[in-house]
Amino acid sequence: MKTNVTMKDIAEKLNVSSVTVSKALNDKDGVSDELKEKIKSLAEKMGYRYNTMAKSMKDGRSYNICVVIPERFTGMTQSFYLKVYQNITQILEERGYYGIIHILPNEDEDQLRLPRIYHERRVDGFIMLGQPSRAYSDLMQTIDMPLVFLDFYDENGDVDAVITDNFYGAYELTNYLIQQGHKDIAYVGNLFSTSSIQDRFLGYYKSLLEHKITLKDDYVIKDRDDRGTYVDMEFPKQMPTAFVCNCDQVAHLLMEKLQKSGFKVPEDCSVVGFDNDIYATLTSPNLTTVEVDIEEMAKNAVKFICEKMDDPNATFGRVAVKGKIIFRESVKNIK
Amino acid sequence: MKTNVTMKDIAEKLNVSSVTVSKALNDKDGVSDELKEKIKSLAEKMGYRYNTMAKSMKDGRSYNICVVIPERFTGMTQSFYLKVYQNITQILEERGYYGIIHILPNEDEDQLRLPRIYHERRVDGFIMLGQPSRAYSDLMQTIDMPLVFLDFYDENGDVDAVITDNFYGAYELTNYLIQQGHKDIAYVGNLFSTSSIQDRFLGYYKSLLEHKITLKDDYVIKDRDDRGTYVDMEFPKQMPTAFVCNCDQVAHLLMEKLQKSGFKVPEDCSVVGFDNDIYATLTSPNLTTVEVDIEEMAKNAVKFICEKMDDPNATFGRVAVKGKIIFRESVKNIK
DNA sequence: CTGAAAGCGCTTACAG
DNA sequence: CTGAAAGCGCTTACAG
Repeated sequence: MKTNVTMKDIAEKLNVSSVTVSKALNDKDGVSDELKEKIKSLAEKMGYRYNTMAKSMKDGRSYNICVVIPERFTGMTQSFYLKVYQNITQILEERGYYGIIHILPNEDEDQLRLPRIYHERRVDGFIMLGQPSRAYSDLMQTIDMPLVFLDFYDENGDVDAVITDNFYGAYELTNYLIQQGHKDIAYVGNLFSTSSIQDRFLGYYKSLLEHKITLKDDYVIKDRDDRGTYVDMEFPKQMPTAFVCNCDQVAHLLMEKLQKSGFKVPEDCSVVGFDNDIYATLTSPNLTTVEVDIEEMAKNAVKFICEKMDDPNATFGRVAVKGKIIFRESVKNIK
Repeated sequence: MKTNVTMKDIAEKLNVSSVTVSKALNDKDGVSDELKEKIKSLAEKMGYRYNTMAKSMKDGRSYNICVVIPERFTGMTQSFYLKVYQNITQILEERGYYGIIHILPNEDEDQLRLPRIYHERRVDGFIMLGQPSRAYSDLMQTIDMPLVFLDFYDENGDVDAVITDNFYGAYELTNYLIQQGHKDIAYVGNLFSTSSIQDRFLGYYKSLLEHKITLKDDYVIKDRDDRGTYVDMEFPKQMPTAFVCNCDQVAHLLMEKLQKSGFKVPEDCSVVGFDNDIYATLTSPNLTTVEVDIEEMAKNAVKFICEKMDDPNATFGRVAVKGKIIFRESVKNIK
């Protein structure tokens, strides 16, 4: 099998022009069905493989979309982001695009270095998956390419973003806890770390407000510093009966700490998480949590980026995709 | 900022030819230093970005290496493989290449469908990360492209492979258990699932042989079916004092089962794992395990694939990279 | 229905 | 030190 079969090779064998071969292989008009079949089967026989690079050169597109994930998220919720990426590539594939993952090293983020892939024109657009530093997010916005934020949004910028409906997710979860008789409910998360954590907090807070429950100062428990590194959590003096955690991993950490301190879940304290990721079923009892609709999020992100490639002025704003509560065993009815 | 600045644009502004611009930007001989500097700074000012595709077309290389990971591994040890991928891209980058991850869907694996990326000539070589089905691995070998297996090898084929030294890792770990006074040591893993699991078993077995300890039939405990799906593990009638698990995740599952059945680790049973991945520190007590030298493995895989691109006949055979035992709290000295 | 010509942005080999 | 010519493999727009 020759390594480099081109359209021209096929054309010569059949005594036609390479234009005709191109048309046939791309199922375009202007070739008789008979000839088309002949060309296709010969291409197959000769082991012809389409050269995307040539097409790319022609129309100035790489047909690649870069999915950028800050390095520090790969340790944290790697299973989640990898799944998101998987969904993205699948959907991109339907549109003839390819998804390329780029793990953004902490150093590059600090130094404000854009991915080499950008400087080399290997991609047509960026999906930023997971919130980078403010400066880096600003930098991304100076790029003359379609950009979509996924799973976070930027407070000031007007970048199109697809996010989980963090606010309502946490709101509904907290409502559920209150229905189960809980009144002393703490929130676990650093409010200044990411927009998701902040919005989940606000949903929790809205639920408290609606039920006329006062938010106590020490009922917001810090789980990490502003860069995202976990810190030891401090229990409030008066223990709550339930904890709303900003994510499943933190719920997992919290449950470990509770159990080490002699508290039983859910007998003494109920715990809920967010994400329904690997940590949700790694804890025992398994976590009641919010399942993020990954497929829907990926679909939206891909749709936005593709439409922006065709029309650079297209904007979509902030789209929140609804999640769904998964009921498990980490909550006790204390009525 | 114009979106599409080419070498020609730069050349025209400076009244030179694009050949000169090309030479200058690539730091080649044949341009005066003065002109070179002028060109470089103008390129910077005009926001010039190199068009890799054009170069690719010229010399028939995409400068992409595809890292293929079977889908079922992404759930299992995702953290590990993502780290490996990260290392690979970093090292590839030093050589001017880019690493593209491709998660191989189960369906494509069954249907023996090669990645689209291959048919579209978007890559110059493949690193297969994680063992696919036998048929798929055979299929990969029919491809006219450099191929390196990473973290597994094929029994029959003669594909170059970089693996952890599973055999000696498990051997040394088992020796350690025996030094701590253990004699009733079970192995946890399906011997027919992957070559790693098999080799780790053999290392364990060698240690038993050397210490004249008989291998009992029911001391090999099945953890998954042949496709890799976990099954409920069955304890042997007479409980061992120690378990050698084929990986940390399985050690984690085992410890959960032990603790549910009322056994304490390490008081009643010692447990060791392999990989030193996220699960090693997710268990309590933390696992004594073998840390895989990811960087060294990635380095080798990249070196092999690059040299094979330059010389398709280059072969390297099977290279086993030594790991290192990490001592934690899951083993008790029972002497 | 079929094909000759031109071009995408770069590089190589050669001439001056 | 500098550049004109040709070519990588395809597609588009046009002519027949």
